[in-house]
Amino acid sequence: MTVEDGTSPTPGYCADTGTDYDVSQWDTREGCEVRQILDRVADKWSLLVIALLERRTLRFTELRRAIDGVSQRMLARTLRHLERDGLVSRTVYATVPPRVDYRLTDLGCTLHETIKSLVTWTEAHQSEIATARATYDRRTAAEQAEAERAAAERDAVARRVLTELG
Amino acid sequence: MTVEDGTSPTPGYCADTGTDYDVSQWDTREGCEVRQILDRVADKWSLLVIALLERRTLRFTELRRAIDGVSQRMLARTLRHLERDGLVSRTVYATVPPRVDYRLTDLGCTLHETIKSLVTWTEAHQSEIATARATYDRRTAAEQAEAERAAAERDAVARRVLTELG
DNA sequence: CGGTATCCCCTAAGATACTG
DNA sequence: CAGTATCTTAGGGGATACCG
Repeated sequence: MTVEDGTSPTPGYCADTGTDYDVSQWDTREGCEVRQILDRVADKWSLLVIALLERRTLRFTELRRAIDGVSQRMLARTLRHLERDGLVSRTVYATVPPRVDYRLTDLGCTLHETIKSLVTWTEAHQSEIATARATYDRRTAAEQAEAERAAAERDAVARRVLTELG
Repeated sequence: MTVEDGTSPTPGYCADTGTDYDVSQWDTREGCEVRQILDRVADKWSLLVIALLERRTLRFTELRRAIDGVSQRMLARTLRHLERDGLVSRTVYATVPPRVDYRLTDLGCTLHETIKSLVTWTEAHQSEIATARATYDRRTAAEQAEAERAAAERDAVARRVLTELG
């Protein structure tokens, strides 16, 4: 079967740290639900698939064309994962040529709603983020320039000393 | 400088598909804000760091010990990214031994609030997900068993034919 | 059409060692 | 203590070929 799976059946203990606040919810280890869902949500193509499917039911090839850049393999994998988690349902019609429809389940819809709040947050704060990045980049660039200047100076001093000695 | 960076300055066009609903918001390409934030939120350690820092300011080593499994390199990288995005602030005290404090910015706090809704969603639906997975796994296991049985049968028929012919 | 199976590459992340 | 630099490895993901 060559298990190349996303949610491997690791031992998965999650309740370990005896702190008052449940940080274990954020644990990176497999077996932690939040982590699993987050990984599913965050992987390269899932979001696009979910966003597209909320609008209407789509066939495999329709998704493939809509997404632009996704390989057949990755789209299939993504859909299998979403299906396994109950977020997307798969309907096969025994016609010829075969036809397979994908649609968001109710669960998938509620997840999409939740994700949207993250989108909303991003939209609301993207200018702040952009500013922060610009500031950070400017500062680090300045620091690097200064470091190089200092290094050059040390070098010059070293050369001068050697010349005087030689 | 050996740019091993998360948010590379790719050309990054985002507004392309002329559809009514802004699916481009979900695009996987760099330059898409939602994607960038999601990547930041979703990567292996960021969430843990954010969750821990909301409780109180922490030093590098405190984070390192608290997280368990993070390498020094990855923690440093994660913190640099979060700092660049303005989610975490870094304070260096010119003492000896050196001391560096990390704390969540206001922006970081609001993000944490937003992320919590995803945690809430997960908590609310994790039993549904577990059920979906169990159902899926049972079904696929059954399908595989059936496929193997059918293959064995075909094999037996083939052998019998060969025997009768020989 | 709607997929699997196979190969392969490249990068992200871990391990290790060194520095201010 | 709080990092950076360097090397190495695992696996995510693309390309290709084939199957029902």
